[in-house]
Amino acid sequence: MADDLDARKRGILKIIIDDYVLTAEPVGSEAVSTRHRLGVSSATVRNEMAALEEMGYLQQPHTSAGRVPTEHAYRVYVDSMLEQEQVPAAERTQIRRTLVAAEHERTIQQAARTLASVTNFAAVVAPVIGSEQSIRHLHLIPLSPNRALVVVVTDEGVFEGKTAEFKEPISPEDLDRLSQAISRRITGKPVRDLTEGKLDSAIGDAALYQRVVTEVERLVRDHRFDVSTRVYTDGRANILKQPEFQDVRRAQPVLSALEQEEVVVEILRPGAGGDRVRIAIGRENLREEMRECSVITATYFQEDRPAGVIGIVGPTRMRYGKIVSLVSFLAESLGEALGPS
Amino acid sequence: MADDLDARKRGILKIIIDDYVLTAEPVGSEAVSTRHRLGVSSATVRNEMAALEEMGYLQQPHTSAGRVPTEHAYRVYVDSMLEQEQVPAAERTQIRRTLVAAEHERTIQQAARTLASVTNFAAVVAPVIGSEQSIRHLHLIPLSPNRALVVVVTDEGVFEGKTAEFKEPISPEDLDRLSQAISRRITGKPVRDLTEGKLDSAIGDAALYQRVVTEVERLVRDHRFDVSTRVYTDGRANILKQPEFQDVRRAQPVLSALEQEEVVVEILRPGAGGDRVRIAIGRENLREEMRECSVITATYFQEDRPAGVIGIVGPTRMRYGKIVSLVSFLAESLGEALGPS
DNA sequence: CCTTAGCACTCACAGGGCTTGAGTGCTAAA
DNA sequence: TTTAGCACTCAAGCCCTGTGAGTGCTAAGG
Repeated sequence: MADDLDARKRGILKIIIDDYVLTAEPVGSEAVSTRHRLGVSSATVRNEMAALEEMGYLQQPHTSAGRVPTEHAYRVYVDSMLEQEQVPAAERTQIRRTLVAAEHERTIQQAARTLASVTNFAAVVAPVIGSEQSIRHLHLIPLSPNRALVVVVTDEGVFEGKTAEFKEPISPEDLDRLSQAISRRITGKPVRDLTEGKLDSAIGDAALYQRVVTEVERLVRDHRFDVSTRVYTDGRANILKQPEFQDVRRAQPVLSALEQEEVVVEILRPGAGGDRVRIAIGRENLREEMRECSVITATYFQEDRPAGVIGIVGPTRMRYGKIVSLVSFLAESLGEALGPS
Repeated sequence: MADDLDARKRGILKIIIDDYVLTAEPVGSEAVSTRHRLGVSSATVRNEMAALEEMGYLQQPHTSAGRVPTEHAYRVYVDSMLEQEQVPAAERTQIRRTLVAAEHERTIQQAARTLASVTNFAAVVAPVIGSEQSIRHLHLIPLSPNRALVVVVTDEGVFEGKTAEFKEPISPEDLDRLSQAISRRITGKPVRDLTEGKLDSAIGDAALYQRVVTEVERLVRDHRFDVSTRVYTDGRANILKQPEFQDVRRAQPVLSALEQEEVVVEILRPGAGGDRVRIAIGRENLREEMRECSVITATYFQEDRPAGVIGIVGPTRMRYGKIVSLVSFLAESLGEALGPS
């Protein structure tokens, strides 16, 4: 398994992957040697392929079939053979056109839709990775004597409405004053800082309304949670177009998994390590159901701050070069479309 | 096609449907006559079945196979042979347990999840059918000098946040005053009444802010639209478990359709006629993609007012009796779980 | 020592022919 | 009107075979 791939082996491996990714058919030595001017005969290729199999880069579905890349092969491919493709200008403008200025949420959804349609995979967008954002306003809007709607506005324009129930009725006027008191104190604080204690002291002099502190804190905490898990998906049904998922029993678990928000979040969050574009191949995705899928995600930015992650889920057999560039481009475009918050 | 079904034909048709629904296999005359004490021989049944086919209630996948009910047969079955099943007590309590008091949206989602899991079909919930609700508050929350968040609270507790962009900056104070002015005027009005004209006069004396009227009106209109289209879905992948959708090419269009909110809304809205439970079989669903599906929905109530629709989408071949009772029960439970608004 | 031609071998897959069996339609008798 | 009987149909399963892509190995050639 050591990565002692000489140039020729690498070349052959790349050819096999490129071919397989296009055709979804096992590729044989003959095809490699003739269809690509390699200067060596199929017999030689055969030997090399046997070696590559030995090393864990290829596998045979059955004797007398061609060979198919392993996850390991895709990993190497992605790490060291990826040639960044450019998204053609025509496609670029077309994509941008779908992301015309609209309301925040709609724009995000549209980005998912577009990404799904250009890649023919399932697309996913998860706004806001962490809870770095800071609070701008907090409003309490009276619903009924003892219920209020909590609206939190953060500097990334993301907000959440929650219903708060109070044990005792509060008059709209009191609520309004409370609302302003809290708002004044917490404005500018990062969401993550808002523990109950902080909140307590934030509205210390509004002790009159002490009884709602806990409620509000709980809501803000829930909000924080919400923010990090709300995801938008589109084109899940696309995976049924992929040859590897023609068998319903193979597709069903994947589709089920993609329907659960928790799962999607888990898939999108791996590492969260610095890279702008991340690629998780097959079993690298911790979720068992995703073992036959690859996930490619890119972080998108709003005013130079990471504002979320956009990506796709498809079969491990995919045109990594092209897809990476598309996902990248969509992250970029989405960031632009969202504009300053 | 006239509904001149004598008792025996009805009996036979019912047996066939019940059988087919369970096995998903065409049912033959022999099976009908023996497995159910009918007192007539298979030959007689055969004649009747031929007649039923003639009348459009049955069809043969091919000669020498049993027969399969047509949509028309299901319609008759549902209209006049449905025996209301009771959801067993054990299941009832189990279902109720999943709907413990939680935040509004979460409860709805949970209801969809539960319904999907008990029926093994795709479940759908669409809060609020019409736009009967009236407005309680409208708030404009400043985001930046020329952007504001519009929050509308209706008497059903449903609200929507939208970002409004203004051509010229407005100070937070002005916005606040505008907000209150508008709010005062439109409170109590039904959402549907809020045309631009009405809004115009509503803030007539706030002509100073005339320039935002159009914006706000657009937003309220959008809001109205939004309210009627936000839907929650779960268990879409379940349809892949159904034998009729083992062929991916059959399943793909359905799953794609269910992924588009507009389509789901369209499917849920047929008639909207008085019935609490509605059943749309096959082509009765206007959407071409749904021609092989049935949709069963029930209205759920909050404080005696219709608060939304919950239902399932499955193959036309389904245990209507059981499913109807489950959907019904979930509508009921959801109403209870949501409690007074 | 690497490369390559040659060759025997393997095995999925497609097609043809056969059998099986469930189910039908028709007819003639009860 | 019902029913037994019978010939007929046709999908589905099975076995067989041929085909062809692809392999591994060996031995000769650079």
